[in-house]
Amino acid sequence: MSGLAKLSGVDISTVSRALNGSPLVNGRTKDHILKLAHETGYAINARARNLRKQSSQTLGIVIPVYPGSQQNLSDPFFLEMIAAVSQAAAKFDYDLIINLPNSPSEIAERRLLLSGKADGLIVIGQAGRIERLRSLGDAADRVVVWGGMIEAADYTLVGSDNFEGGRLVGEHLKNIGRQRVVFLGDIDLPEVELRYNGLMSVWKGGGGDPSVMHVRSSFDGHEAYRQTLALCEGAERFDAVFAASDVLAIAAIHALQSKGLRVPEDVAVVGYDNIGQAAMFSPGLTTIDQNIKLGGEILVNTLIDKIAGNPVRATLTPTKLVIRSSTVGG
Amino acid sequence: MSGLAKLSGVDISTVSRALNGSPLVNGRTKDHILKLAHETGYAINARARNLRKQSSQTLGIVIPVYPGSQQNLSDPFFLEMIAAVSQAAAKFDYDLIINLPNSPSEIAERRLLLSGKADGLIVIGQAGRIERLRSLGDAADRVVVWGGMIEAADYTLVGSDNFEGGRLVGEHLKNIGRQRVVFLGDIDLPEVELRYNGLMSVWKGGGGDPSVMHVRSSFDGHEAYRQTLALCEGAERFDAVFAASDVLAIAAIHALQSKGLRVPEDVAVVGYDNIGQAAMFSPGLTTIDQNIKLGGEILVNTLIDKIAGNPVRATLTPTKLVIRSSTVGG
DNA sequence: GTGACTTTTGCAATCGGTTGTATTTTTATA
DNA sequence: TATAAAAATACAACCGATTGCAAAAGTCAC
Repeated sequence: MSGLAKLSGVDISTVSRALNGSPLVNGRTKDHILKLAHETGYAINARARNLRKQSSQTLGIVIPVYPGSQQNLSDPFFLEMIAAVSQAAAKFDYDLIINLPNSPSEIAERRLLLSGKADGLIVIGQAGRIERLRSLGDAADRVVVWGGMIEAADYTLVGSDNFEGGRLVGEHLKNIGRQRVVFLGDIDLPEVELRYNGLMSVWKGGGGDPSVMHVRSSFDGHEAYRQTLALCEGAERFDAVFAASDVLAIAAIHALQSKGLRVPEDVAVVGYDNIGQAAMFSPGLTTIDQNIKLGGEILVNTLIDKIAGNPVRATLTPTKLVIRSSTVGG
Repeated sequence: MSGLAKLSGVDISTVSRALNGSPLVNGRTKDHILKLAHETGYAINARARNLRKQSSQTLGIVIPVYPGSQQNLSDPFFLEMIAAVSQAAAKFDYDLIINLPNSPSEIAERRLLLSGKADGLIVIGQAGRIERLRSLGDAADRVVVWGGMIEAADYTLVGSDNFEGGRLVGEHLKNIGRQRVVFLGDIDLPEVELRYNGLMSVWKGGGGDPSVMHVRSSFDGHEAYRQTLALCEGAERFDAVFAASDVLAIAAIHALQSKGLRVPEDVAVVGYDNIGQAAMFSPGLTTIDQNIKLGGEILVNTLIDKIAGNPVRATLTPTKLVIRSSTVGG
């Protein structure tokens, strides 16, 4: 910038104002400076600007991927969420720092926020983080969490209506005449519990008999595969599986088919997320669409509002059932 | 930091040295300052430090995902690469800014590097970027590209041995007695062309007859699906498909099955990448493993070497065939 | 041409650390 | 105890922008 000042023969304060479109600078002067900036390929030094302006024009996103556990490492849901958030942030000229913690105990949240590397933070999922979010103190005002709406949360939540998603699946399975549903997922996670409750809201009272069975699985496809195999080998019968994510649903289908069961004739399978490949499988996967793209936009809008000091409330994204051949037709 | 200085009764320069473990400060003084820093929850202001040190301890990663085209938006390969790079960078205390360009023409590379928001840049894939990378001038010294080894590149490349990958697939298909292979992918992309050439190195000369057929498809699963359907409806016969990515392979399998063809009995299918779900499909997917985790580490190590001013050369990651039931067994 | 007012530009402080050099304090040696 | 050497600390410049305020230049009416 001092180089530009020398070239154009004005003070660097004038250069700064010109580059930032201040009305305080004369039109001809501004044009001249802009031309020089373009010719010399000048780029404003973000480090200096960030220090002075006390902001970094950067958001952070924390995603729960623990390499030790292999968990989720390739769940496309996360990539779609990252893409949605990144593109929404770009509209506000924010960059995105991505943090995939190396262990559940790492506290990158704190570091990113308090050091000023990020102006605000988006956290995907609540599992195991509630306490930690509370420990942020004032900085918690610059955090938005993607997750199911739970009462206990005293932080800002954005998410799809997980209960409604579960309910929609329950209704669909009932409509196609299924009798006994396996719910595959870990209901200790708030989001998953809500999906389960939504399912139950339709199915219980159907005679009082235990027509829903919970089979616990993390979001790891391999675990879901093993659990489904074990289920097939057990004595319990069932004609539908509702998995807590598409990745789990795909693993379940694989396991069912390897046991000679047909999908959907013998067992209907429903997933959750509507990842890009859900339509590409055989059979195409019936699933719940959380509208991740819109979710990412709301996350960013909400966070930027919070950073600006505006009060914001929890927000739900639309939730919609997408029916494909894993439940009807072959 | 000035707060800590006041609390501990020393100059801020001493506080700075204490926090950075300089040997210039007395042991007791250092312990005292560290204790105070811990108690008050002090975090070094990254903005000030970055400005002074002329570095941001941040790397950038540019991924070719264009929302308009829907292309690749959910290819798990990218997420696995992001995870690998992020975790490798964390070992050096670098954060990672992720950039998913909104359009092919956007030049985030330039902005991130020249503004100093990132100390170095990792670019995934060469397609359409070669010219742009050249336009970076000096800053090109802080860029590493993931891609196939091509002669024309005058930037630092890291990647798997795409030719060898193609060759391994070719050999495997020959070993299991296949006669006529469809190559599904866009050979205008350097990486894909190398895979194709590897395949051809085994198959041509097999009597001189055209035993390999190229069917063009971008990395978008929907396009691969359509192309495979069209292929089935055409007159050409084939008994194997080698797809340029796992996502394409999955789409192809879907298309083949919807046409009543069995995999692998009627058509063997091979993918590329070995994404996490490749083992979870029915049938499990035979594929080439590029060792993405190691690739991410090499990318980061190489880039940090370059930033430090060390000369570095192109590097190959190990390339390995993973055989599953989409080519042998049912 | 002068005074009042508006527009444009320059000066200098500031953001919060890091680091070279000078200064003070401590330790060791004679 | 005096003196030299070593260790610890303080001082002050610096990184490169932004911005409040003062000063200069320009405009207008009389």
